[in-house]
Amino acid sequence: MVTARQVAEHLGVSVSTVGRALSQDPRISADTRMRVVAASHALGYVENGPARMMRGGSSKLVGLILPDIRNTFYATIAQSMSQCFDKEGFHIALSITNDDRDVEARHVKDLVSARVAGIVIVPTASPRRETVATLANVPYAQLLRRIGMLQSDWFGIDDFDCIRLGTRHLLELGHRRIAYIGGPAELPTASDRVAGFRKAFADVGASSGEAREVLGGTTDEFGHATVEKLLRLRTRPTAVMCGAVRVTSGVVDALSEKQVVIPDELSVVGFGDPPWARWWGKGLTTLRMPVQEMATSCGLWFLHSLRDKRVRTHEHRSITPASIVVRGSCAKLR
Amino acid sequence: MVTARQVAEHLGVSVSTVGRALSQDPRISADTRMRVVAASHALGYVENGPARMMRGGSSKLVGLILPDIRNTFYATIAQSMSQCFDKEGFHIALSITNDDRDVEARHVKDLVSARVAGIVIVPTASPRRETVATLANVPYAQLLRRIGMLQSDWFGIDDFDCIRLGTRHLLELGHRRIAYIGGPAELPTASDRVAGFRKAFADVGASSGEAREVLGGTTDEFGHATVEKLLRLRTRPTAVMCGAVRVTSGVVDALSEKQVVIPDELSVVGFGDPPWARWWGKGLTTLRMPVQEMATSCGLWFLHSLRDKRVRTHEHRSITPASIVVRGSCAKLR
DNA sequence: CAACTTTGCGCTATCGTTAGCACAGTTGCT
DNA sequence: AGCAACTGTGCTAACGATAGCGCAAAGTTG
Repeated sequence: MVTARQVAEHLGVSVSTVGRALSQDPRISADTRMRVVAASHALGYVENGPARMMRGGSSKLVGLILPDIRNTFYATIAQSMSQCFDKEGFHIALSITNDDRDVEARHVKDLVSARVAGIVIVPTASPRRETVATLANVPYAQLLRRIGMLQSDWFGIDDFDCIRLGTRHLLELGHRRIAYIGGPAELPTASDRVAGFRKAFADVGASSGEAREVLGGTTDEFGHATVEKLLRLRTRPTAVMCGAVRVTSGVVDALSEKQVVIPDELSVVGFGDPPWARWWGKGLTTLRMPVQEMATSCGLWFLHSLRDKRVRTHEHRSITPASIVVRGSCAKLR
Repeated sequence: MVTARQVAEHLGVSVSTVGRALSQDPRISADTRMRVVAASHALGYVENGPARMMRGGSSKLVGLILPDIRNTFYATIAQSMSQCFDKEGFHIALSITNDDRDVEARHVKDLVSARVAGIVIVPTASPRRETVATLANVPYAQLLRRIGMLQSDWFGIDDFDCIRLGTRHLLELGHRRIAYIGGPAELPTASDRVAGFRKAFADVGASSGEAREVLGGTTDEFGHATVEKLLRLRTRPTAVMCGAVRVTSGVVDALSEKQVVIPDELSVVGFGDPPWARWWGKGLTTLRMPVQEMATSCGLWFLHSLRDKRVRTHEHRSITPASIVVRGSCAKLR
């Protein structure tokens, strides 16, 4: 790989001159600059980022830690972040944890060791102590999920209120035997959501005695398996409230497979608003979260806080509200 | 940020000793090693990757350049790559080009400047000269698409044969007035696919006079708009062959919106095999590509070629075949 | 014309880490 | 006992880029 020194020797000038010519230093003659630019282009010189960084410069790399990139939720986050960063010349170091805290710990360490400028993370349910300690070395922001009482910037959706909204919709249609299928209780977002589920019952003064909470996973498989179990019950629920993006896929998959007639036999509210929600049967009623807006505002804020390094006294918190998109998957009960 | 020097001073030893203790150098006493490890842990020391790299070490970062991470095709690639790399301690620097050659050029330059160990790229339709030149500085592999005659490792699907397969299916059902909706002709993959479309007609000795090729985009919007146009034709096609993943979404979206009865009014073959293909109407007949396998074999091969740096005399090429998944979206024409 | 400023460039130290060499102290062998 | 081999550690020189200082030449002012 060609170095600045080689360019300098080729031109018979000093390394400093080459460096200055390429870094828009004003105290260099236009002629010299042109010659240097031409030569470095001809020789295929590409600056050595790590070397510059060592000289006190800052990295243009931001770590982005996500549980799963195939989940459209997270893919959207990656896309939005990328767009934000692109304008400022920042790049993404992508880490996928699969919700494994050990993978998470390793990646956080490696990112800090790579001296990224900062980290944006959707944490696992219960990160290691070590992860939190390492994270403290760099500016970082949390997305969607939050690590316990950890103080940091945070951007998320209103987990509590969105499920409350969906559940209220079902309650207003007369449903009481509602099954909620959501993530494991250890996940802060998941526990907020189930709290919203309960609150919806309380709001209308209804008993949640017939309701059913099935917590445990955020995967398609979990949603699928849970629906199969629910369908085998002697007294089936009249409605299903999905509490996670991929759970929704699994639920729809199982219902399609078992050819359950929606909404006549069962009402469904999906979580997140995938494109196919419009096409599925008579349309899937869903909770829509403006993930893109959330991620973009996180990205912009993060970039801003990287540039403007003064110590802030309190963390930034941003809760994005969700809305319900009513389609054809919920029936009115008489 | 704590440096090895600070750890050394804290213990009253030399920097070398700290370095050796942490890098499993055998010629260091067990006692010293323990003290160093304890101290560096206590002080929160995290090694400086860039600095080590400067000393001749190699980066653990691999650039991954994709057109669009929200496309499940590419998301799957990212996921597979991540899994491959994770085992070997490599990480991903993700770049999203949105099929913009200028963005691509910038990102390639920045990745090389960050001294990534290598680059895996799904190139744009016609990358800049500059991009190709810069790319030559590092080991790299191309995925799915290929830059002109550029010599490099390449992993892709059989673009020609997959569309031929789907088209043959429609031809065998008696369709002749088939519309093919695919990417712009500049895209090598797109032109291969349209060639497969024509070949299918030739294979069965059918005239492609009634067929229609609409080339121009790989987005949902393009698929959507094209279907709307096709539906307005005086003599509608009897079948649509989708030539790109996101085109399929757009096509399905438009057909759902216009409430076209599938397959009675129109037959459809989708490209790629998204989860919702099973749920849409009576099921969407699709072309399935083992993207995960392709990406994994690319990832493994790439890691292998990074480790084993001997100059290879010829590039590695791998074509993954596609298969058709017949569901309920294609009718037999009498 | 002397003194001073400006312009354009070179030299050198430095960032954090590691490999190679040096060296003191210890052990083993004849 | 003398010498070699080994063990554990320190010192120093890089890696590539850049900021600060210095300095010569050219231009400017009184």
